Amino acid sequence: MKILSRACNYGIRALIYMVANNGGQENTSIGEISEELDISFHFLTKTFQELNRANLLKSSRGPNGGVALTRPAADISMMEIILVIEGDDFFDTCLLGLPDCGNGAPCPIHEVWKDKKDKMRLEFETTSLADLGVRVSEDKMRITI
Amino acid sequence: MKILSRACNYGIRALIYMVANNGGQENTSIGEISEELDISFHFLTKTFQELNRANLLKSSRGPNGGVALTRPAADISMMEIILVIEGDDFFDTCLLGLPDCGNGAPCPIHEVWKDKKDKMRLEFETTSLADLGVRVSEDKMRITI
DNA sequence: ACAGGATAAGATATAATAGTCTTATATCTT
DNA sequence: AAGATATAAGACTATTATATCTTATCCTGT
Ligand code: SF4
Ligand code: SF4
Repeated sequence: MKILSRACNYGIRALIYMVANNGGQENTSIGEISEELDISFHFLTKTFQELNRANLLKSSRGPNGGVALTRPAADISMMEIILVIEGDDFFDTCLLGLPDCGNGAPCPIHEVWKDKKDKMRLEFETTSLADLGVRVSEDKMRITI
Repeated sequence: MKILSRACNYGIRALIYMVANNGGQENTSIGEISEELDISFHFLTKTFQELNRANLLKSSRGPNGGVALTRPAADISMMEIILVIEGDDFFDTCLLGLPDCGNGAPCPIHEVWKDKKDKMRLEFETTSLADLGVRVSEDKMRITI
C-alpha cells in the first residue's frame, strides 16, 4: 500500500530534517540533507525545485547557500507539501482508482472510502511541519531508513 | 493517491460483477467480464489465475466454462482479495514508505498513520463481496469506468 | 576578477508496473 | 473423433516511476 510517491516521501523527510535541525529558516545545503537521510542528491534536488516554484521554500546558490522555508514551520501543513509534490488532484482519486466518479456514478465502497479520505485529509491539514519537527527533536523517534 | 494496483482494482471489480450478475457461484466467462468492464482480457486472466491458486475461485475450461467463487460471496472479505493480489505485506507498509520501521524506529506520524491503517483494515475485513455485490444490484450505483 | 561551492536543468539509465500477443491445453457439443 | 470454446502460461512490448549523470548557472568570499 503505497500512499505517497518516493519524491514526496523524500521531500517530507527532508523538510522535517531541516526543521529539526535549525528550525528551517536558515539555509541547509541539499548535499547535507541527502547525505544525512541517504537520499539521492539529484533526485532530492528536483523535488526541492518543485517546492521552490511553489514558494514553500527559497533557495540560494554559492557558499552558505542551500534551501530554507519561506514561512514559519508552524504555518506549513503536510497537506501543502503533499499537494505540491503529488499534484492538486491527490485526494480526488478513489479506492478503485477510477477517475472522476465520485459524484456521477460512485461504486459500492464510495462512502466508506470517502470517509477515510476525509479523515486523512483533515489529519494532513492540521499537522504542521513544526509538529513533525518537534516530535523528532524530542526524539521520541529518529528518522531512519 | 493510488492505494490499489491496477490488477487489484480489476480483480475486485470483476468479482463484484460476478456476484451482481449470478451470485458468483455459477461460471462466468472471463471474456464476458473483461468486455463488460472494459478490462484487458489477458491482464484480467492473469489476475484471476492468482485468485485461482489462492482458492478464492475455481475455473473450468471449454464451453460453459469460466470462473466461479469457491465459497459464498458473503464469506469472502475484500481483505482476502487484496492480500492475495497485493501480497501479504500490504498493510505492513507505512505512510512514508519505509519498510519495517513500525516498531523499531517509527517516524513522527506513525501513530496517526497506524490508526488510519487499522480502521481501513477493519473496513476491508468486515466488507464482504456479497455486501459489495448487493449494493451494486440495488443499483444505488453502477460500476462504470 | 577569480575560484570554489552551491543549486538548476536536462539528458540518460534502470526498474517496476501495466498491457498485449502467441501458443498450449483442457472441456464441451455434435 | 472433430471442432468450437474457454482458461493457462509465458514471451514480448509500452509506459511510468525512480535514479543517475552531465553541464550550466549563480553566489560568496577573497
Ligand atoms: S465511487 Fe468513489 S470509491 Fe468508488 S471508484 Fe468511484 S470515487 Fe472511487
Ligand atoms: S514510523 Fe510508522 S508511519 Fe513512520 S515511516 Fe515508520 S512505519 Fe511509517
